[in-house]
Amino acid sequence: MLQETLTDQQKKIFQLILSHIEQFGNPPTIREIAEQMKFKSPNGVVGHLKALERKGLITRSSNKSRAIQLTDEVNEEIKGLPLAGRVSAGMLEEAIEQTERIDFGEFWTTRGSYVLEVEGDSMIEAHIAPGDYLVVKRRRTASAGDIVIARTSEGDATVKYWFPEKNRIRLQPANKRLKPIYTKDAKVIGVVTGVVRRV
Amino acid sequence: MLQETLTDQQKKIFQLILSHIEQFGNPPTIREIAEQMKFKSPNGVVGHLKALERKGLITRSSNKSRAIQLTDEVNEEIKGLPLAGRVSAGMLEEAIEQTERIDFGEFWTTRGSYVLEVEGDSMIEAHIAPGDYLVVKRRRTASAGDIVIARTSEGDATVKYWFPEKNRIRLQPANKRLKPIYTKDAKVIGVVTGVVRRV
DNA sequence: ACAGGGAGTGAACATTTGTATAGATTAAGT
DNA sequence: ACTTAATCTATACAAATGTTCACTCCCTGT
Repeated sequence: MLQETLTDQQKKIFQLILSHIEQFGNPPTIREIAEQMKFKSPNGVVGHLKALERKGLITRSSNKSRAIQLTDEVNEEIKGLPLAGRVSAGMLEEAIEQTERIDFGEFWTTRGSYVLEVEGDSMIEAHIAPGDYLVVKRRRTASAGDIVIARTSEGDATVKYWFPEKNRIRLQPANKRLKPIYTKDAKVIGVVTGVVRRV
Repeated sequence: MLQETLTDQQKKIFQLILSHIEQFGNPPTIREIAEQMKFKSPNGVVGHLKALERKGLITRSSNKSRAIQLTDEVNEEIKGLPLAGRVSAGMLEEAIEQTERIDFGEFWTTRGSYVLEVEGDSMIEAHIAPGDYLVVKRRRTASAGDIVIARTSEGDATVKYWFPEKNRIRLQPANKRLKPIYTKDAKVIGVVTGVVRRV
């Protein structure tokens, strides 16, 4: 953890910076920090900022106002939710604070990805249910067994497993009640990289 | 779309602001905008900022440096991935550019939420599979039928449906092969608000 | 007892930044 | 031709902000 080596005051100031950014969309000025810390001189802050910079949490540009930048490392840590562990394991919530974090940022930062809402239950046995959101990466090709968004010759787009065979392509649903579609000219539009469900 | 009513210059300046925030983590100053726009006077920018504010894209605080804030509406639009439509529907990818966006931001901005990785298939019929991530909101109470993280008297934490009955609580798995757990002192630790799967 | 580092005050200074006023230019509408 | 709005220059001023120097205080280790 990056914050491990910080003194109490440094931690406090660092948290101040984070919360100011979250609240106002820009970093605080030195004097604003001083005020919140109840310092009576802006210089009280300077030393701490230098320490934070030396310890790799922030970077600064001289003579620029509100120019405290978080380093990439910090941004990584802030993103995402704390990953508390496995559900069926015993430990919980006590340990949540200082654990690892998991970043779903890729789901919505990745350029060239988009989201589709699932209709129907043709992939239900792959646990993709109606109303789920699929995160789809734009692709023209796929590997056997990938879950793809494919367009058939009729022009319909569907989610299916992608299985190329000798002279044809098998679009396999994950639903016993449905039969696979065999076709020669199905095109891959995208590959499913994630499933998101709001409960 | 919010940007619809903007003049070309206003659009350009607005994009400048967005990219500055992305690049430096803080909004630009009026003079920085002027420089980028090759204006020779900061005042050239002021009118445009007023227009952007009037049109609801930004807000400003007087006498504060770098105090251009994006409005909530704008932040909504920026976050998230473009929502292209339903999978089994026909339309696709041509229309992706200017469509609605879906925001999963709540999943990782919400304070007091955390993530658990699913182990075991006790909720498999609710399409919660091993390896899935559950987004859990810290709660002490739940409504009947909620999917909760509960701690039983033995101290184990499990995901189950939550069904309070007369003198006991039924913790119901979503798996025919498993029987419900009846208990009097199970405690709700959190309520599942989302499911995320990396495919 | 002494040195050193972290922490903070106080005061001054230089730069950056927001703001205001006055006017020029252009395009579009009437 | 006249008005209006949008756009930009030029200049000046005031406030906010970053920076620096000198000094005090407190704790810790030697």
